Amino acid sequence: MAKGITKDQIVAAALDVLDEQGIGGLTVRALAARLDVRAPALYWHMRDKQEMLDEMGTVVHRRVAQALSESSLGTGWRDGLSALAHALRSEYLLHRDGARTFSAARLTDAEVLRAQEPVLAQLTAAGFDIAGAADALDLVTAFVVGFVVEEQKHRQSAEAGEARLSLDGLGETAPLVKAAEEARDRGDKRFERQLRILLEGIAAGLDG
Amino acid sequence: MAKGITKDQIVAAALDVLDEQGIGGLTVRALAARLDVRAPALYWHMRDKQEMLDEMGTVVHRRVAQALSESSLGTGWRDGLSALAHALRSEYLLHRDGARTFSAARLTDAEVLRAQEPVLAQLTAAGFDIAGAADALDLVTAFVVGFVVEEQKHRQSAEAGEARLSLDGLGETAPLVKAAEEARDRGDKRFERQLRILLEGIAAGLDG
DNA sequence: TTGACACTTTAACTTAGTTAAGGCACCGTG
DNA sequence: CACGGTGCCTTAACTAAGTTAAAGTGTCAA
Repeated sequence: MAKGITKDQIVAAALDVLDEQGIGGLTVRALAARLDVRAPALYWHMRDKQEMLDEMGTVVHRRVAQALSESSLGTGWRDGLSALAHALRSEYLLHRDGARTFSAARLTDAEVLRAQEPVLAQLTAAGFDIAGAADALDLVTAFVVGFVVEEQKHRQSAEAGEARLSLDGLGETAPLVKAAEEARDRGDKRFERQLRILLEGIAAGLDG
Repeated sequence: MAKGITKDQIVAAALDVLDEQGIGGLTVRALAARLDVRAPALYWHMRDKQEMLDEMGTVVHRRVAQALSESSLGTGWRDGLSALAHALRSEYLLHRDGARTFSAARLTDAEVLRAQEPVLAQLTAAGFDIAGAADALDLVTAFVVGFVVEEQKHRQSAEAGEARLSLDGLGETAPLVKAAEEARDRGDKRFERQLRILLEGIAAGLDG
């Protein structure tokens, strides 16, 4: 019936394998097995594994674009950037090692960038020049990437029950470091707070 | 004369190999060859390759701590965070794939964290509570990681002379995306600008 | 002198990405 | 209807990487 495997199926299966096995378990053979095919079959559809990773990243970023286009229409630049940040973090968090994996991917489809248009429009409409708008966008993106990279690294260590770095020795000579570590929460609240601070800085650029 | 290889030598050599060959060329055998030894010899000194990567990351972050402790003494919280951002970016940029490689490393030495103490002290002295100080620190760190990840990815594509994503198709439907791409500069200036925006947001938290 | 310990070697195993070469089914054309 | 071509897949195999096993070498203390 089915005449063969499609690139879309490969990428979808790859995302599944990534979730279940992590980046280390995402091998060409494992992927082929899930598609009920031998490994070399995949090479008819893609040049090499890197191309597959790039396609995976493109798909994820397409979903970010999709989520973005459904959420921020008609609101102010703050909501636009906020929606971008949330969409990006959400899609990254959906997949194990998502931030590391997808932020490294090279997009294969320029259309994904089009989702930035309304955000840039909101920014310029609010008074930012094009360079300032680009800075705001890039700043938010960089923050999300860095935030989620750290978030997922920390989450994985916790899941693996790995030995945390002992802070006991620091209690004496670096009490603030220890106190900060204990004060640190994890997850959504932290993200919201830091994002708000960032947006505050961007807003300040409008007047000063 | 020398009775053998030390862990420090291994890590130093690994950083050299990383710079010359990139993360893909950093193999256990290549590293052993540089140390004039066979590959299995390294396994007497380290458990596995991941431990070596963690040690590399720890060394780099120790240098960040070092640079930080030499630069920001006695100045305000803004200078402290700025010095942190610059030190982190500098050390990451010093090595190929630095941001990706070292932000993924799990530190093996808690002492590295002690360098955060003076920065946190400056922040709390300025009126931030401990949670706010931690947020400010983490925010700057996340930004730098995200920024340099992107920076090095872009740089490598450029060096490899890879086909840039064509923006021609976007000219019609997404003029701002295209204009933003053309307006975007790269490098230090861009970093300074975006860092300043970030610090502006952190400063706003002191009053509001 | 001997034995233990520190460190390295050779050999080999496993798994990963990738290529070579060929097979099977379908399709349009003579 | 035969037949060649094209699309997609298979088996076999290669290379390189991480890692382990086991044996070897040298130094130093008892």
